Amino acid sequence: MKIPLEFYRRSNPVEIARELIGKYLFTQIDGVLTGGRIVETEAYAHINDQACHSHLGRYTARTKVMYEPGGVAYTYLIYGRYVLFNIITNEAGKADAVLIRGLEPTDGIPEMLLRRGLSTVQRNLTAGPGLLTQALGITTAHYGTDLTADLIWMEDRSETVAFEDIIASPRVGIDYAGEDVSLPWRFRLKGSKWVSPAR
DNA sequence: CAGAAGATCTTCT
DNA sequence: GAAGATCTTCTGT
Repeated sequence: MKIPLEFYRRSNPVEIARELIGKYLFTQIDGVLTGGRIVETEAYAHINDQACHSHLGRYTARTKVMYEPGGVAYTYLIYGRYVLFNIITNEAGKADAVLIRGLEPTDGIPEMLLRRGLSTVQRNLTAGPGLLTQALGITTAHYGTDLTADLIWMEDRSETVAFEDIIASPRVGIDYAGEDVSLPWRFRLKGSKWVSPAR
């Protein structure tokens, strides 16, 4: 079933990031269903986290949507080439987020191959935050999309993931974040080949 | 297989 | 004007 708003509006993004491992992310864009199982996430918190775009209450055109109540999409362009997809969590004004970094493709694989310009299913189809958005057709136009509607949403398919099968480690690409680089807020499904290659 | 470098453009200072 | 929650390609071993 589709994940309800209450799931996103809880106060601890780290817990939400961990619980999203094993859940499913889908898009239905141009009438085509694509999606897969989430195998890698990262948490970003509005307090005590220098890596978070909303750190210290920073409020700009880009971060504006982070201050909405949990359950909407935060998409943005990184390095001039890739779109990253986050879900906003917590209540209004508490700008937390979870970045989706890795997906095991399950639905709409032919369409995902087309969007990625690949002819065979391989790891770089959806293993990586900038790749899975391409495969799912997510763009910066989806900034603020309601995650309980029928364009982009997540599902709980009652697949339990054992706690010990989820690896926690430091987040990627945030060297600017001072001591917060070492927070173990990246979560990966143990043994999955669909986690991002980044260390 | 590892490491380096290049691509490319929005956002914030 | 600089840097960035990335990925691909190219080089050398």
